[in-house]
This record gives sequence, C-alpha cells and structure tokens, in this order.
Amino acid sequence: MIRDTLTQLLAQSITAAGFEVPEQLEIEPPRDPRHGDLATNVAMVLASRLGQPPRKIAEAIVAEFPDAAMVTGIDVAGPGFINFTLSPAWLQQALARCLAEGTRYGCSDQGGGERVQVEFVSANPVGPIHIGNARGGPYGDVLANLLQATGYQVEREFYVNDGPHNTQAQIFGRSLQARYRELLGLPFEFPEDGYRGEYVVEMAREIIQRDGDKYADLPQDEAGARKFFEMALPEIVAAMREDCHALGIDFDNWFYESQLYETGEVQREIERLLQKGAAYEKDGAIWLRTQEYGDDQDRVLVRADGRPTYIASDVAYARNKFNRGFERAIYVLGPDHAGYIPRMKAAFAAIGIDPQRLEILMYQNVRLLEGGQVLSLSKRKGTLVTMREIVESVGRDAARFFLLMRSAESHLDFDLDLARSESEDNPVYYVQYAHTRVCGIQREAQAQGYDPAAEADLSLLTAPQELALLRKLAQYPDEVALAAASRAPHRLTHFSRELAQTFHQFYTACRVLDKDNPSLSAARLKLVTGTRIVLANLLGLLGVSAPERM
RNA sequence: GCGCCCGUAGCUCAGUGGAUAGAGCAGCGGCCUUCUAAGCCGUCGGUCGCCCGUUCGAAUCGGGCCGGGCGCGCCA
Repeated sequence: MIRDTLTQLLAQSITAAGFEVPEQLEIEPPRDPRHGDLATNVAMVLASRLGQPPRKIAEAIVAEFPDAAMVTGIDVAGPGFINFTLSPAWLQQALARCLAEGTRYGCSDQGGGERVQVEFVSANPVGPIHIGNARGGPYGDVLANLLQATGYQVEREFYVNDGPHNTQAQIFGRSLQARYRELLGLPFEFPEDGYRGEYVVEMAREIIQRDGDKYADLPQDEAGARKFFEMALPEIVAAMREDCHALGIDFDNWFYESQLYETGEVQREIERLLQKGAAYEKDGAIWLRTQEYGDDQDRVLVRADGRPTYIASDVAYARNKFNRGFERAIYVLGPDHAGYIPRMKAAFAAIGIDPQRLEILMYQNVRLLEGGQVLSLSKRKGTLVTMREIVESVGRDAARFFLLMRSAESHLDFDLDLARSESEDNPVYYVQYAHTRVCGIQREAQAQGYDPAAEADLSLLTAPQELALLRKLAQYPDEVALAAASRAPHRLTHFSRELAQTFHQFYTACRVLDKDNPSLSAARLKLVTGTRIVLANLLGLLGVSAPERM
C-alpha cells in the first residue's frame, strides 16, 4: 500500500538527516486535499523533542528524501508539515492494479487468517426482531464483511436465549398460554408485564388450529409456560431467520443457550468457578467475584432457588466459543446492554479468558421519524416497529444503508420518508446512480464497438477530475483497512458517497466516449471500469445492490 | 444517586492530537442538442454546550459544570 512504502522512504530520510525515527511515524491523508495526498507531522514531533524549529527539521528531512517515481511533490507547509503529492504515474499504476485485482481490490491479509466470531442481533426469542435490535444486524454483518476482506476467517453467530431459566421466555410463555386460553374461552390470567403484541394472539390461534384444545389442561405455572414457549420457539426462530435474510443477513450458526444446559457446560462452569474461588456462596445464592475485576458489585451466578442466571450461561457460552477454536470473539450489543459490559468483562477475567481476545462493541438507539414526527414505540402497547416492517417499507438497500450511515456510538435518526423517497435526496440512490451511470457508459461503449480488454494509455488521464477520481480509487484499500481496524462500517457509507460524488463530477466534466479521440476514450473507459470495480466492491461490503439500470 | 453514550451550521451528522472545522438536507441563484438532470456548479450559514488544564498545537486528551438519551434486578 502507498502508506507503507512512503513510511519506509520517510524513515530512511529521517535517519539520513541525522534524526531519530519516532516509534510512531504517522502519515495520513490531510483533510484539505490542497495539502497533497499524504502528510506527516514528524518534523513537529521531533521539534518538541530536540528544541529546534520544526520547519528547519522538515526541510532537512525533505532534502534527504530519495527520488521516488510515486511522489511528484514534497512540500514543507504550515507549522512544519511535510506534504506528499502522489504522481499521476503512481495514480495510474494504482488504477492498473485495481483493474487487475477486480473483486479482490481493497482486500488485504492483515488479519493473517485469524479466526473471529462475530455474534450479533441475538434478540430474545419472544417475538419478531424490532428496530432496536435491527441496527446491530447490518452493523455486525458489514463488520464481518470487513474482517473477511482484511484477511480474517469470520463466522457469524446468532445466540438464541432459549435457556430454561430465561425470565423473558417465561413471561412470553405465560402470555401465549393466556391468549390460548382466552381464545378457547377458558379462564386466564394475562401477566402484568406480558407481551401484548398481536402476533402472540396469532400464534395462539395457530396452535389451536393445529392441535385444538390439547393444551387446555396444562397448568398455568412455570412448567406450562415453558411448554408454550417451546411450542412457539421453532416458529419464532424461523421468523427471525427470515427477517434477517430479508435484510441480507445470513448467520453461519444459530447457537442455542439450552444446549449449554443439556451438555452440562453451565454446571461444569459453575463448579470450576467455585473451585477457583472466583465464586462464593452468600444468602443461599452463588455469587461471581466480578467486583475484583472492575464491576461495581458482585453478580449472582446461581439464584437461591438453585436456578442459574444468564451470567452463568454467558460465561459457559464464552468458554464454548473459545473451545470451538475462535481466537477472537466480538459481541455486538444494543444500548440496553450498557451495564452488561463491565460485568461480562469482569466475569471473563474471572474465568481466565484473556480480555484482549474479547471485544464488546455497542451501538446506540435508533429513532424512527415519519412525517417529521418521532414514532413512539412501546413494547407494552405492542406498537414496536419490526425489522421486517422496515425492510418492507423502505427496501433492503435503503434499510441497510440508513442503518449504517452513522457511527455506532452515535444515536441514529432513521427518516422513513427519506429512505422511501426515490429522489435525489436519498443517499442510497446517489451512490447507486453512480454505478448505473458507469454501466450506461459501458453499454454505450460496447454498442460503439469498443473492446473492453484493449490496452489503453493511462498516462492520458491528467484532467483534474480524472486525477481526483484516480486518487479516490487509489485510496480505497486504505479505507477498507481503516474501517475494519476501527470497527467502523459507517466509514464505508461515507466513502461511497465521496466516491460517487467524485465520479459524478468526472462524468459531468469529462465526456468518456469521443469518436474524435479514441485513445483518450480508451483510457477513460479504463477509469470508468475501475470506478465500477470499487463501487461494486464497496456496495458489496455494505450488502447493498449495485444496479445496472435505474 | 452511580455508570455508559451523545452535545459540531436552521436540521441530520462526518471529523485518525495538526494547517482556513467539513458533508448531506433545507434556503438562495444558475446548468439538459452530447454516455440517464436520481446529476453538476455557485452562494448563504460556526463562541465545535460552558469553564479550567495537558500540549509546540485541542472539536479530539484529562478534570469540573450544564443539557439530552440509555442503563443500573437472584430479568436478558
């Protein structure tokens, strides 16, 4: 990559100028493109250590900088920045590389084949996936795509909280049983904090259609509720799978919490913790010493009535993940799990899992806007907006793009009207339209008899808009690497808009197919093909379609 | 009360300790005889919530305050 090569050359010239190379040598694209393609602050860093004027140091370094074909200009600017301008020759070479690598352009092997599991969505199996969980879907999915593209072996996992002691499953089972009895005209009691969504009534109706009043005699207690939950579970999981699929998300593995109980892993983990002294008994319950590892208090592992809490199965689950050979486990969690993070980190430290191998990423809430109003959502009233409804309302492409536009730690306003609008305002169309225009040019070129495989003289690409587009294409691999490393899929949506904009500007300024200038046309066609490759790769990472016509 | 996240243009948000803080939308004014105008160009718009500190340099790091969101169960 550009940066690596330049970093080496820079280090050489720093040494040649008689300075010590700082351990962190930073070369970054400056915010203002007028300051060149890449810039370093190394002279200022050295200046404060040596007590010399930064510009003087910068000039000494620049004087030692070897001639390199890739760089056309090196300037000392501002307080002491060294700015590099990449030569058109280098940019043209980057395009050649892009054309050669095709769908692989932008990929790297920095992950070194490390096995990573990304667990995301993992909504409680008590109903459809709603918008609160939905944001984690595209986020986890695109993060997984990014890691794959940068050389990791990635597995996507959905954790199904169907454990026998899950309180939410209990409440859901009781709600379903109540609806079932209600429909049959039997006496029933609807739980106070029960699930009031219409889907629960429909599920009860389906059970009656299938099995009639077969379950009328089941007691209205924990066991009865559990039975109803288990009856509904396959259907709920199937629906969640379909909902995710509709958003373009397909998990490699659906892991069931109940499995951890069936295999005895939860029990074994509890015993191991007691033996190690990481857990202790108090007030009839078993507590995990998470406070020693930074939690604000110890946490109950096993309730006084003998039933383990979710922490017990989560700890067993974490060990299970690493036993399956993953070197790194990434958790993508919603904002309601904020308090869970220190707790789980402490728990994992207590069981001896290297916290370095465990990453917990959190995203913030989504607010839905429609007609300029914030939609108020309530689980109690059953007015949750589901992921399925979003996809059906705005389409998969817009749903994914909009959910990915903001950084995860920032609250997200999802404007349904804007996402639905097939207009210039919609950023998804802006990007897709660039791809469509590329395809239009290629169609026209084919009709006019251009040979897409023909050699072209890329050195003819020197117009400002051509160079700007070349720069953008050359920048792409660094951008993918950065988005992956900083776990920031939203960078891709921003980059895709920038690339689309640069292309639209090129399109407006530079006529590609010109009968009077066949060699320039051939070169521009290569640039257009490169743009198509990067747009398609980018949209592919985002899981958004790249249409040939709109 | 404690913890996590956020506070940047009228709105929604980018911004890796660097240079004159950016984009989209909204507003105003232009551009279709040519590969799709779902596009392009110009213009207006800022005490980066406030204060103090660290630094050669702070929207960015630290402390304190103010404002908003979320979380603080032997629920998950």
